[in-house]
Amino acid sequence: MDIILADREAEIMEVLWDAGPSTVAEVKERVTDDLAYTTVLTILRTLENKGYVTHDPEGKAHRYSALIERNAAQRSALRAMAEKFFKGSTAGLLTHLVADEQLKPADVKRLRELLSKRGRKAKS
Amino acid sequence: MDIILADREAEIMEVLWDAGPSTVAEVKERVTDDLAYTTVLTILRTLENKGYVTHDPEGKAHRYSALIERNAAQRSALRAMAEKFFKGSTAGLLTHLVADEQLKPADVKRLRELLSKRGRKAKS
DNA sequence: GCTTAACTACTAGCCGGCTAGTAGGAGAGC
DNA sequence: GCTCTCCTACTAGCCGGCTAGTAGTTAAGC
Repeated sequence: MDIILADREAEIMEVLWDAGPSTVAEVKERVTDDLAYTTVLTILRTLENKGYVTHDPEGKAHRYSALIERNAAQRSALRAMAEKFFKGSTAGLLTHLVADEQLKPADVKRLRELLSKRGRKAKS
Repeated sequence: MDIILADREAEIMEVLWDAGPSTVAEVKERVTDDLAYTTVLTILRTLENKGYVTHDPEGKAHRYSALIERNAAQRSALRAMAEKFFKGSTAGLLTHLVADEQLKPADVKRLRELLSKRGRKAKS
């Protein structure tokens, strides 16, 4: 599945992932910028049209829940970015990250551990 | 500097980075989709307005050159993506990549080497 | 049952990305 | 010098993201 999220859409998905199923008012509450109630509603409906979100009636309101997982969205986004800037190579993206970005020693350590697991898995 | 490139814009920057300074016709030639000449021109002018590209006259045509480096664009894009999907943490992004993506053993090897260099640099 | 407050539905405007057409200018060949 | 071709400049339409207003509905409280 190819998941494409605009900035605001991603921000609101983030809320649903973090806080779980929420009403419009609850989402509006948690979004950093002070958006109009109707703006939040519109974005949720857009997300629903795209199939990323669904809602169940709750009293007179709707409670919206994520239908896609955060992991899937991250994966899609990274794939798109690799396509756009790294000629489709996820590995190239990784290399850039490790070579060019500032990483804390702790991050380096964690990565090395992850890579060890990887190596073992690859062998088996 | 904050570099934001739409899909087509990125594709055309890619051409300039790969092929060096080019005329509209040359760019059009290298773009995969068969875009109208004027479409390519329009995008180049947009890029110029954004300050990512400049041009020098050459005969009756213009030769466009990139003003920003590929590395810088990649860095900006990754930063934006980390912001959008990983709560601003580049390290989180990296972790996701190493944990979730399919990497060839060769990639794992290369990363481990890069990390070694990193470790040494961090110590010094 | 009537009012009130919260909520949804519908509509709309703005902006930027994408595409491309038309008009006009300038060099090249005869 | 005239024509042809290539090039740029200007303009424009469509679409989707973002924002929000207005109108209408519904549950809740008295």
